[in-house]
Amino acid sequence: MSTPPASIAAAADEAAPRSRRGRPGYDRAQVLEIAVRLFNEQGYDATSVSSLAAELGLSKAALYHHFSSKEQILQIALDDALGGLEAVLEDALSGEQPTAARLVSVIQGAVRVLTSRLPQVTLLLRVHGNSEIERAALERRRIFDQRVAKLVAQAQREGELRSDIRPSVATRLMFGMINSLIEWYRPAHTSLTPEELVGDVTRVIFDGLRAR
Amino acid sequence: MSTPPASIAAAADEAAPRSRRGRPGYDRAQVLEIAVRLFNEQGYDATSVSSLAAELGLSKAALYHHFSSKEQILQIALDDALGGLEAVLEDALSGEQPTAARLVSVIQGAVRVLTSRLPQVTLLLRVHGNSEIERAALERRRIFDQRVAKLVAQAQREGELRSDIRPSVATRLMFGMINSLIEWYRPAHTSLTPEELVGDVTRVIFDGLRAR
DNA sequence: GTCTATAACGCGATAGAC
DNA sequence: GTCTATCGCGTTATAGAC
Repeated sequence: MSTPPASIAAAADEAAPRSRRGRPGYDRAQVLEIAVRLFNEQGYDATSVSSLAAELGLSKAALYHHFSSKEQILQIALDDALGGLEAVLEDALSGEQPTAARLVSVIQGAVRVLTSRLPQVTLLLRVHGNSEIERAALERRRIFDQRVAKLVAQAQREGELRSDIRPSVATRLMFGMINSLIEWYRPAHTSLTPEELVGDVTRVIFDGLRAR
Repeated sequence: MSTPPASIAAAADEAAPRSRRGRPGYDRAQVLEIAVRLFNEQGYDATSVSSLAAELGLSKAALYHHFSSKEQILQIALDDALGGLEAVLEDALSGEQPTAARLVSVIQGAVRVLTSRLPQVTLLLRVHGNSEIERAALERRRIFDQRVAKLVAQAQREGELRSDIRPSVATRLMFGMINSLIEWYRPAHTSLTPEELVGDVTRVIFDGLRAR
């Protein structure tokens, strides 16, 4: 966890304090936030630029001051989610560490990215390859999964993980559990903190639900 | 696992062998199968009755011979998925069994329902409450989850499951892993059989990935 | 320098008339 | 069944307000 990468939310948080110049209205980060929320609620395709403009109380044209296209909004949000996950992996793979520790870092980093960038990751996980941008995002996810699966395979060879489950299957089950957080985890509506969740997920993945 | 409940696919399999009478064409089960496939590929809302008719090579009017509405098709598919899951739970709760064994039955039964009715369950898990029917389905899912969570809580009290994780969280993580199967498990495209998967999932949920 | 509005374009899908 | 008018889509040009 060396360099927490920039996110949409972080950019908004940084920009908000310093007084803005020019005509008052939305800045890029604010528009992004609302757009991603709408994409998640209604689906990307089903969300028209008109409805986004209406939600913001803007004209359609005004949106094109902030973005060059509807797809660019999608692209930025997906980049944010994928970039966060990839940074977690890079971080875990760099430096001297036992394989098992690298895997712990990946799992915990992934949960932190999920919880801190819920809207962007939600969008990413719902993408189904309907356009070139979506297919590129799916491909990046595939590569990410493969790299984690390699880590799992190595941990199995080193005797750290059980070997009676294929690395690809173990990786998918693991991320199935992690990714499902987007379906129910709402930091605002629960007393479960992100760090408690990080601990719960790590324990269940490594040691399971059985009492010991 | 006493009475494997009827499913769309099962109905089709049974109907296929025995020679059909009357005018040749699609029967209800075949239409259902194609419709659910389209709903999953394009989304329910985005799939027009016209496009479904086109896919089948039928007129819209012919479709309404099989079904009274587009929503009815959705309803039947969701009922099929929910009915399967609920039957698994009823089965696990009936009879004399330790709580832990009940939980194993629920998990394994759920994986079997997922793998044997992938299209219907996929549809169920993608529903987002956009209509009365979808909201009713979500409510049935919620009740199912709650009943399983009660089972988890009881298993914790009996010392069978670890108690350092809330029952609701444990249940969600568990079903997060199970439900994620719809994202990648394709019986036709892999050498992993459903029963191997049942075993893998059960082991990971109870004992985790760590070597022992 | 930053944000927004009016007006209109080309295009594909869809619905209604025939 | 085919044709066509219409609509809504993402997008653009231009200009004005803070």
